[in-house]
Amino acid sequence: MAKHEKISEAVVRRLPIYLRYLSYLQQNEVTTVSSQQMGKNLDVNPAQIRKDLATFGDFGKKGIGYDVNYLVEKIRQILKLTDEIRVALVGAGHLGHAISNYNAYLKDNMRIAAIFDNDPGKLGKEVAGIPIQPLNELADTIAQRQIKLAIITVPAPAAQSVCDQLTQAGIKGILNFAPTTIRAKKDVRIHYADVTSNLQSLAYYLT
Amino acid sequence: MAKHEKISEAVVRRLPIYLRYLSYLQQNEVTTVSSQQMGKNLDVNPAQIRKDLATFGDFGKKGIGYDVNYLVEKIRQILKLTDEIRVALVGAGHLGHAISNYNAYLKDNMRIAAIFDNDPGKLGKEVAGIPIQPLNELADTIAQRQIKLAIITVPAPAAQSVCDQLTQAGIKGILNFAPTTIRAKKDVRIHYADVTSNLQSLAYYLT
DNA sequence: TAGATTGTTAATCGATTAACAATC
DNA sequence: TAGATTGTTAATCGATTAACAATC
Repeated sequence: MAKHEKISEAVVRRLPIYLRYLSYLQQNEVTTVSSQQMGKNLDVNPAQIRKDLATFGDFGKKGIGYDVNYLVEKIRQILKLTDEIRVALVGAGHLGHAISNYNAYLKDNMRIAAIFDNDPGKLGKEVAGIPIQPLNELADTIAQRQIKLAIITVPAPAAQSVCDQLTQAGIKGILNFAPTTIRAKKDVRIHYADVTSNLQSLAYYLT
Repeated sequence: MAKHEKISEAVVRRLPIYLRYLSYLQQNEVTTVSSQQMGKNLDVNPAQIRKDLATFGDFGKKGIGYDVNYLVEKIRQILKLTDEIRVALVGAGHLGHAISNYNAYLKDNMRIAAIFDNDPGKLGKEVAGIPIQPLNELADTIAQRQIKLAIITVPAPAAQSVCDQLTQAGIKGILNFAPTTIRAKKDVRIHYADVTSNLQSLAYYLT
């Protein structure tokens, strides 16, 4: 039975990792998997995996393990990946282009549904079949197309303003590639993926 | 005085964030900053910031705060950003191209010094002024150019093999954009930055 | 039944925050 | 001196891991 404790961010970050491995097993027609096997493949403690999953329900069978198809379905439900989730991308520079072309990868019901950029030279052009729109169309488009998440790939100085416009338009989750901290109301989730800080913290561990 | 406890990963991940804000203050010719001011701007608890910094030494002055220039220098030392750090990029697809063009951004003594890809159609071509080399030159090039870190932007099925070749060549830190878990010896640090899992965990928080 | 593996409790470990003496 | 702010200790909070009864 699903419990209603508050779920830790660490658990939510691991679920997509589990899902990815389980999808891989599905493709290979594996029907059952144990926490031990998952842990070995994903470098996660098996007790951790069992505990994570038990947070949401009794998905396994004692002595047997987890049914792969069933677990995939359950995790997709938990992550709300059952209906298509539409994503806006703001910033059609090199990185924006690259991520737009990821649409093929973003199976599992995620889709980049709109691209915004204020560069007049880019307006009207298309990236991966999606037209580039000016930012003044952001609010309307997000409402019309029921876009729920956004990716920011604008330069750092523009990121906070874009963030403000996105949250104004009702976006509740942002993946920020701009190398700057951005702030929003507490009910807006912000994940960071910028290359620079990632590399800099890696540097700490050298020699 | 620098203490020799073991430093938690959380601290190391925050240092680049502090550094970024401090650089911003430098540009604005601010000479002194308090943990309170930093905390307010970065959404981090001021006690956290003081504790993080105190791990490495007594950098502040009671009643005054931190000298911006001095703190920048100290954090750069801690993160080993004093000498140029060379980075290899493996996978010259759209994302690889985008990141290569980040070289301008990666000031602070980071530089992409080599690009590898096995697509025969790409060999010999250049990205952002850097020639694309075949993977069989990876080990030699990494040794010659004293490359210390690597970014993986190859498709998921190739990522583990690339990781193996990189660690074989002595790389100790990897930033992985491929949507798959990769494994390496414990002395190799792997950071993940793939778009899919980031977006999927954001989806959890919707509605 | 014997072996395997879950779900869960208890123990451990680690990270964050509050509070305050020291001191600029 | 009065006000501000650090560095650090103690308290709190949260996350991970070990262990094992339940049970397939």
